[in-house]
Amino acid sequence: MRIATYNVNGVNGRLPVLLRWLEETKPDVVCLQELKAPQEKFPEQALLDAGYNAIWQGQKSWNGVAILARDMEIKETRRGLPGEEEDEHSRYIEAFINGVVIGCLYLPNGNPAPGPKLEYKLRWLSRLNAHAAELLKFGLPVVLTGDYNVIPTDFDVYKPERWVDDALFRPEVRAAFHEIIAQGWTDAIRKLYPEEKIYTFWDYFRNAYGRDAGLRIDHFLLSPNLVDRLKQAGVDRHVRGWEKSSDHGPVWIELT
DNA sequence: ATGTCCTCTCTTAGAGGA
Repeated sequence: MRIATYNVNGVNGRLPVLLRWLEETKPDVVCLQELKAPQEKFPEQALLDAGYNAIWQGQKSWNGVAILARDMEIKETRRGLPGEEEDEHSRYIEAFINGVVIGCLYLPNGNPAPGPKLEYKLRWLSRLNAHAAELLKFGLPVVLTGDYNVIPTDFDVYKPERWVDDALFRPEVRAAFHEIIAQGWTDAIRKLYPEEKIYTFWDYFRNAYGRDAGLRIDHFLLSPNLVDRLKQAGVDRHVRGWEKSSDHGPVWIELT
């Protein structure tokens, strides 16, 4: 089973690129972030025509997450992360598909930092920590994937010294991310490629993609019972070079 | 500060977010 995550940066503006990539790589499950579309403007029919069922949580202008699946039933288990009733951002959707719980998340960016946006990001990480722990208790296979907006280590950014004060790289943000990992989750990309420079995001500014000035911020966290089923993983980085591309590239794993 | 791209609106230019 191939599971992919892709921050599309506007699902309607990105539709030709998204459909081209789906046709090219045919993932079984796809988690999308940054739909930037209200609930009623999600391109459901175009995705059905491409062979994908979908569930989604839209929002006007910002955020928005979706899960797509090809030839498999999507049993939605949750939308929205527990722990803050007044949080109206569409940033989490979860489903049970083919025996695996799949959480699709879009973590807050947190900039400018310090400030209220960073505080919201840290609260969100704390809520994710609590929910991740709950998920592990059930003993089911779980994949938590999406745009974490967290650069885990110095090795995951082209020039760490430039990012020290950024909300994607600040010590308290990384610490919160590593606290979640410490529950027993496995960072799938790093598990298979511990030594390789791997990026998932290249800014639109300053020819970042051309210079390979990237960040690794889109992650797959696997529950312990999935680690032996992890066979392959990668970044479809060529997609970032397409016309009208998102600033993220699609990332994927292959489970037996 | 700037660079770029997306979406929305007091819309075809500017603001906000990333």
